[in-house]
Amino acid sequence: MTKPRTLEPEQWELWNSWMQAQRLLARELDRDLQRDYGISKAEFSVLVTLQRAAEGQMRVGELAESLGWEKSRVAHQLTRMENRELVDRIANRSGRRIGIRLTAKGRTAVENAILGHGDNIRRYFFETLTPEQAAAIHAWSRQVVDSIEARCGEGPAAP
Amino acid sequence: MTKPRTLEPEQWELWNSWMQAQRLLARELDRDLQRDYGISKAEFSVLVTLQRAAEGQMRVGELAESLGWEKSRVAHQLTRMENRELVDRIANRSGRRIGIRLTAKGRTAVENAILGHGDNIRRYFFETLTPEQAAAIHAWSRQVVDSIEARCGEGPAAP
DNA sequence: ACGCGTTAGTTGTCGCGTCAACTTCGGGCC
DNA sequence: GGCCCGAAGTTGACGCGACAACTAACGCGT
Repeated sequence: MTKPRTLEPEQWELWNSWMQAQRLLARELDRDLQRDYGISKAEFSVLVTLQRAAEGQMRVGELAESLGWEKSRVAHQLTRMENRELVDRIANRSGRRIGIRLTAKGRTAVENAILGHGDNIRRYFFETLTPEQAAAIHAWSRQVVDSIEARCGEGPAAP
Repeated sequence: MTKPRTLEPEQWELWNSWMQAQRLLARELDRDLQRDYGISKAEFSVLVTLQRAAEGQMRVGELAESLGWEKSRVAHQLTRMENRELVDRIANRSGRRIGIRLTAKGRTAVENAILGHGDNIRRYFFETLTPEQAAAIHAWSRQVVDSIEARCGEGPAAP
């Protein structure tokens, strides 16, 4: 009566369904956002964060912190978005890049998208969940995020 | 007293936590798999599916069907895996590519990885869930997958 | 003031995933 | 037989995301 050494078939099935559901859901939301408002999910996240900031501008580091993204990911995303003129890089007199700012185009895009995207998230996600399921997912998500971030954050702490 | 036109802040918070949790969890599993067995999550999925097939070979279309992936995604994945010598392309006499086969290297890799990866999934995922939460997630996932696949499948049906 | 480590930000490279376009094989229809 | 259509498979382009290496400015201590 040894403990089974790997997952039960039904656990694999759950795991695969879950991964698949995530992917299909994200794809669906992304497609709708792209089709209706011409922006991607990643762009939406950046734009909505910038929009909440004073004057639509932030430091890149703040943005990364606020999104929970790595800074290199943010830099790449900003490069793409700058090419599409959704954001502007702010430089000081010496040319040093110092932060990022929403353009008029970016502001318009996010203002248009936010209601529709919220509705899509409601339709595709919240309306398929009971309030208890939603609460359970919320609790679980926070726990996962906290535990992973704790494990990553502990490394450079030892003097 | 109009219905709120967009999500409540707490719903946005839930949504963002959930997306973040998914991403961090997937990254963690991927890192472990890469570090311990030298393969990625996507490679693992392909290898384990091939391994279950007779003689470790399948048609590309079967593989795509069985994984629930689009065929172009499978083709790209197979190209990368062929370069790494985890799989072989099977051709008929006229050179037409007709299917795919596990190499010895690929078989070894998946046999080594399967126990460890299963354990990681258990540790990072199943052990953070109560059985009821797991059941709820399973039911929800299947529902999402079915509803999205149903909507996609309906298009080409009209004559 | 000088140097030097730290931090902010960027860049390159690579794998994953999608979409659209293309090639080629095979089967039916005349 | 010859033609055409649909299915199987591949390719290219592009955006997303991770990691590592790099550069430049800042600040601090002496």
